[in-house]
Amino acid sequence: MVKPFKDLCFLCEELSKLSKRTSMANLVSNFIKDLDIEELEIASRMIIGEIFPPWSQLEFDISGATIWKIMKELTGITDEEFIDFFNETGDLGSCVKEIFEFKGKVQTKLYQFKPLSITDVNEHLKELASIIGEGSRKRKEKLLKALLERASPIEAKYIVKFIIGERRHGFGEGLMIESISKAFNVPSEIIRRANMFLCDVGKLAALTKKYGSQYLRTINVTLFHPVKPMLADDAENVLDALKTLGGRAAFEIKPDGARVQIHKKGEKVKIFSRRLTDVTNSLPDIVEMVNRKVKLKEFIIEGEVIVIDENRKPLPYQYVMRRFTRVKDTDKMMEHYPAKLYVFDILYADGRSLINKSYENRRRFLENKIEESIVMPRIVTSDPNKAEIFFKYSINSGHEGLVAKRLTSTYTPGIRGKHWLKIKENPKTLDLVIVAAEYGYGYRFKWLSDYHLAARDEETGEYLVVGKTFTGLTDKEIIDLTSKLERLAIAKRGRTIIVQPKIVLEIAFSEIQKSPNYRSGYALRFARIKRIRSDKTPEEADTIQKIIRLYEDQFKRKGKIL
DNA sequence: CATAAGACTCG
DNA sequence: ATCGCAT
DNA sequence: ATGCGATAGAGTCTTATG
Repeated sequence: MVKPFKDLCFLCEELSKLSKRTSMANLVSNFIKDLDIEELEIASRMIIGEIFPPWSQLEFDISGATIWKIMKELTGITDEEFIDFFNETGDLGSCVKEIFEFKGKVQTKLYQFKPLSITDVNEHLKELASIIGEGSRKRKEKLLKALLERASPIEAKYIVKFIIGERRHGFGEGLMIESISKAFNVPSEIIRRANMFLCDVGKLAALTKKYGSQYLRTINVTLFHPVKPMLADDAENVLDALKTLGGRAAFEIKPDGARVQIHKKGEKVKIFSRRLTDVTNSLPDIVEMVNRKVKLKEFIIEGEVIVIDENRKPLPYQYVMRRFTRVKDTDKMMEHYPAKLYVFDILYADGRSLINKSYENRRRFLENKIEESIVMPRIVTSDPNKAEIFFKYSINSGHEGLVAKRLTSTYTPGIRGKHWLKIKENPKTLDLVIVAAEYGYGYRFKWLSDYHLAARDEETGEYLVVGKTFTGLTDKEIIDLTSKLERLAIAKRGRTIIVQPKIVLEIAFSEIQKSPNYRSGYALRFARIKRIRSDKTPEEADTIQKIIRLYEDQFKRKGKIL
């Protein structure tokens, strides 16, 4: 039976009203129970807002601004009206719905009455995402306009939400697994396990309904089908990590680079990023390296890629990103920013899955088959002092810290368990001044939840922005700060207000970067709020001169390119 | 042809 | 990535 | 204590626009 798309929209509406996880899972479980296989696959993806699996290479490439433009053409709404609608609703999807409802009264022939089915919408979205090449922007807009013209207000709301990736109904992958479990009476642990290899909730639901738990158990790693990477939890220090891991553990270097999963069979090599996108084309030197240094015909290995200078010192993370995002002229990039690979795990070798082997087993296998120069350095110890010395060594070599690993642990894809533990230095902090604030999105749209942080210039007395942050405060603190900031407002620009520089925050960060975007020339990476410094005046805040000093200090450990 | 805006990557 | 909140 | 979803940054490349 063909299910109307409208029903799925109503389901999402219900979900956003609920807060109890179990009742949300029950609702979805009932909805998906009697869908046919094809619709089940599509609907499961839609409900959690992941329309395409991560490696499918299908992308919408459409932003909120484009939606705005299309809405103007479709309804004749003015910019001022649009902003009013947006400010009232707080999210673009609801805003589109309201506009359609309002304008629908004026222009009744705005949408046709042949109802959209779930499959219809999916076909349209797929087509939309596959448009590439010259003039693609125009063709995409035309197609989307046609689709929205057919949609009722509530349908338009969710089409827009899917396209711009705005979910915010509190129902994600984890709850979908619970729902599939309930709907088809299969233990959630089995579904969870299968999901690690499939990385696609749609396929997961379809296979569960079609074949049941016996089949799900047989799913395993497959070449050229990326697996969700196993994740590490945080540990305070090496002692803490040793305690959690049972007194003895492996400690590997943690470089400040990007994670890769490399698959090879015959001549074919593919490199996947942590989010499972195919980055092979950007990293030809890594492809060449594995061809030379891995002595296996078929394999899946995992490692970290960094970029080094002529002294083989790690360059700042910015350069790693340059390599990852570049697809043209990769030859020149290879010369200027040579990449280095550190392999730390092996999941598959010559026809055999290794993920159920222990860490020590996998590591020994890896050391036998891979040239030492690209193997991640590590030690195994039960002595906290030795671990601490290795940690210091890692930091002083320009790396981020260590990852401690339980020797007996198997590879658990997609899970952030207590088997791998990240150990980093305590973050540095700065006291910075709020000079502007933005109203947030979703449930924070009435609160000033994003703060522009500035350092004082000793020479001019001016406050220079060095970053923004939105995280670290509780909801209550955000509400309090909102009213304080509103009283300090000087000017308003859209959803941003400029405020008098009065409030000082203690900000933790991971690194200082050279910024092309800020007038100050510097930006903080991963800025987050530690606490509100009500005891400090803006004059006592840290200065841009101090930030420049800290920036230069970073090169005592890291490599630098002139 | 230069600049600006948009999209997409990552940790 | 980091965080707070729910459980 | 743990899992989950929400929040959204900075940098860089690509496309659109005047």
